[in-house]
Amino acid sequence: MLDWGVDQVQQRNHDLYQQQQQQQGCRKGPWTPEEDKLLSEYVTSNGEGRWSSVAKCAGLNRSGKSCRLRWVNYLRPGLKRGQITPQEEGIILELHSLWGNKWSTIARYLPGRTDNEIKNYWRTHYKKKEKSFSKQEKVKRSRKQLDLKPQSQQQPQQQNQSSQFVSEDHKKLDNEQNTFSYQTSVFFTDQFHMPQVVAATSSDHSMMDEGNLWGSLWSLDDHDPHHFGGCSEQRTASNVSEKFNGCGIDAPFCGSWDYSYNGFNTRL
DNA sequence: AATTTGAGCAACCGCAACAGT
DNA sequence: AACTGTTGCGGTTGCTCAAAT
Repeated sequence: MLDWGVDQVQQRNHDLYQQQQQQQGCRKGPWTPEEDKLLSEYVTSNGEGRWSSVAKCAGLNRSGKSCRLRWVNYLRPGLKRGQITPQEEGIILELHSLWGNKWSTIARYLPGRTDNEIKNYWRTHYKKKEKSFSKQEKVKRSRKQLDLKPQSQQQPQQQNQSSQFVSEDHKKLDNEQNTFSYQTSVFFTDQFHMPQVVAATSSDHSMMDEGNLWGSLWSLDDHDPHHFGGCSEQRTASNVSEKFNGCGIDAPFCGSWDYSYNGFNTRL
C-alpha cells in the first residue's frame, strides 16, 4: 500500500495536469505579436465570448481562458497604458477601503484600467505597508488592552484598519512628493449604493492632520450642511449612515478630504 | 564588471457561479 | 435535479529589467 504524503500527491496531480496540457497541445507563456494579431482580428470581427471556440476558430493553440485574459488585459480597445495617476490612486485607495480586494468591481470605476493592473498596483505599492501597519496596530491594541480606561472615557472604535492606513499613505505621498496632492470623492447616488467617484486635484494640503481627518470622517453629522449636496437627492450624513448599516456595509467612505480647505467634503 | 535584490507586470491556476442540456 | 462546459474572479507565480551592492 502506497503511503503518499501531501507533497507527493500534489506533485503527482501537477504532473498529470502538465501531461494533460501537453496532450492537448495548449501553448502557454508570453503571447507573440502573431498570436495577438490573430486574436484581436478574430474578436474584432466576431465579438467577445465563447472563448473556447475563439481559440480554435482563430487558429490559436491556446486555451479559451488564456485568450480571454489576453484580450481583457491587453488587447481590448480603450485600455489605458502607463502609470496610475494620483487621481486613480486615490480612487483605488478609497474603493479598496470600501470593498477590500474586489478588484474587478474597483476596475469598473477606473475606465481603461483592468482588474489585473489594479491588483498588481496594489500589491506592489501597498501590500507591504498594509502588513507593517497591521503589526503596528497589533502593538497599539495590546498596549490599549493593558491601559484599562473606564468605558465612558474611551473613544468609539469606528475606524477600520484599511481606512487608517489609507490616510497614512496619503501622508506619505505628501512627504515624499510634495509636488502634487489630490482630492478624491466617493459619493453614493443610487438605490443600490453604488459609489460614483470623482477625483480632482488641489494644491495646498500642508495642514493635513490625520486626527482631524478621521475625526471628520467618522462624525459627519457635525459638518456644515452645505457640504451635503451634489446629487438629485439631498441627504444628511446620518441617514446615509443608516442606509449603509441597514444593508450590512461596514463603515464606508461617504466623502473625502479636501486639501484645499483642509476639511472633509461629503457629496451625498 | 558581476552579482544580488526588488519592483513591475503578464500570465497561469484553482475555484465558484452561472448557463445550457 | 444532476451533470457539463464556460466565464469571471482573486491569488499566485515567474520573468524582465533596473538599481544597488
